[in-house]
Amino acid sequence: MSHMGYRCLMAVDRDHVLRSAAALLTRKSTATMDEVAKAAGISRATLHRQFAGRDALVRALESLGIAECEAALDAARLDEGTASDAVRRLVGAIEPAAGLLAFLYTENQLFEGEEQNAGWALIDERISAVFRRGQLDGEFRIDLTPAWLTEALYGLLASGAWLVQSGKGAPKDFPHMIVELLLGGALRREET
Amino acid sequence: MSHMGYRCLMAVDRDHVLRSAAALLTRKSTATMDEVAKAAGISRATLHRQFAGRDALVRALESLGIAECEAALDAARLDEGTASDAVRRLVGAIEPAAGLLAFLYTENQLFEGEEQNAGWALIDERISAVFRRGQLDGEFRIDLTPAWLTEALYGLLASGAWLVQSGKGAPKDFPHMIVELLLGGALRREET
DNA sequence: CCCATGTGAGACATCAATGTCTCACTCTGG
DNA sequence: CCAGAGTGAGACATTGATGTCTCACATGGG
Repeated sequence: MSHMGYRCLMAVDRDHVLRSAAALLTRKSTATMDEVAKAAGISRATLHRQFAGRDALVRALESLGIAECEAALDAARLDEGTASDAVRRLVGAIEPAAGLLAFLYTENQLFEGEEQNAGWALIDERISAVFRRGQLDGEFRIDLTPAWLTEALYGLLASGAWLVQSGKGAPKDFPHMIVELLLGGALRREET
Repeated sequence: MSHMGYRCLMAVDRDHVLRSAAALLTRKSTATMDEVAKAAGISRATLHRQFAGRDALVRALESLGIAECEAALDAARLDEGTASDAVRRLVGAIEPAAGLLAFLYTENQLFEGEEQNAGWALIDERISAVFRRGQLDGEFRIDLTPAWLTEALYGLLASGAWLVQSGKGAPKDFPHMIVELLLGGALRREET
């Protein structure tokens, strides 16, 4: 019976499958279940045993993305120090998940009707909060809404991930590019 | 024979079909040919007579997007005045096409291997040029590459389009949100 | 050693979208 | 009025992905 916990044998490392799928779908969002299975080094049958179908897989990826976002939010300690530094820490912490985020970001565009995972609302709120704090502290300008800044952060993360993906940008510049543009914009600062 | 030009009769307004398709695919990028046809108010048969298949339709939309981008670039007169003003004019001019651009932007992510329309390279170059000019004029900072600023502009246009789409932002704020973030960033400016 | 569990490989039915075709209808121009 | 072009509706085959199933194999535990 082995009620001593599930993984009596290999259990094929569900986490590894998820990460492989994320890496593949980041590059080719229309990849087949067959391709996903091959990318993970398992057969389609086994993939199907773990995730009832493509929907289940995407939902699992969504949960993974949410978990990574929340981990990044925790690690960034958004309520400490200046809002700028908090945003810098956030982008640095969320960078490894940017590819997955980009996939989920575009994927969610066609979920319009259906209710989407409530986890995103919490994440949106936590990110919006740091921008709002920056505004209250007089650090950020007030003519750009926190909602827009949050959405823009998502967009820039996706753009950055794709730029790196296509080889037109270096991964090491990733956080700097995004943070500097998001916070400082393209204009030169006389001060500083 | 009517060799006096094509549209002897109705010709069903190919342009109208394209715009309907653009509007629909912007919201639901996986829409069926059937849905596209219904959205345009024509039958699937007629849609098929005009565009050999889904590929042909997407290519036509790509051409439309390129044409609108080029029109916007022309209208923005990027080589006149300050680079900042040029970018402002560009965003204002390109805004009506933002939804279509967002669709094509994500669509092109999965064309990775295949050669993509060379028109985009020209557009990339023209946009990059205005950022480069801003840098040479000492107006823009030089630690953000023109390639990244261009990519970021695309990303922000898509984010803005989706924000408006989801009702979380007002269409009238669209150009302001994007331009101000792209140029000035989130930080308050002591100067100005 | 042998059994049980989990796996890979592949056959198979299903389903949705696509592409093609036919046919009847409706216009417009002559 | 009539001929022809264009359209809508629908039937049909095709294709590709999906989901389900069976069976043989291997690997680890008792």
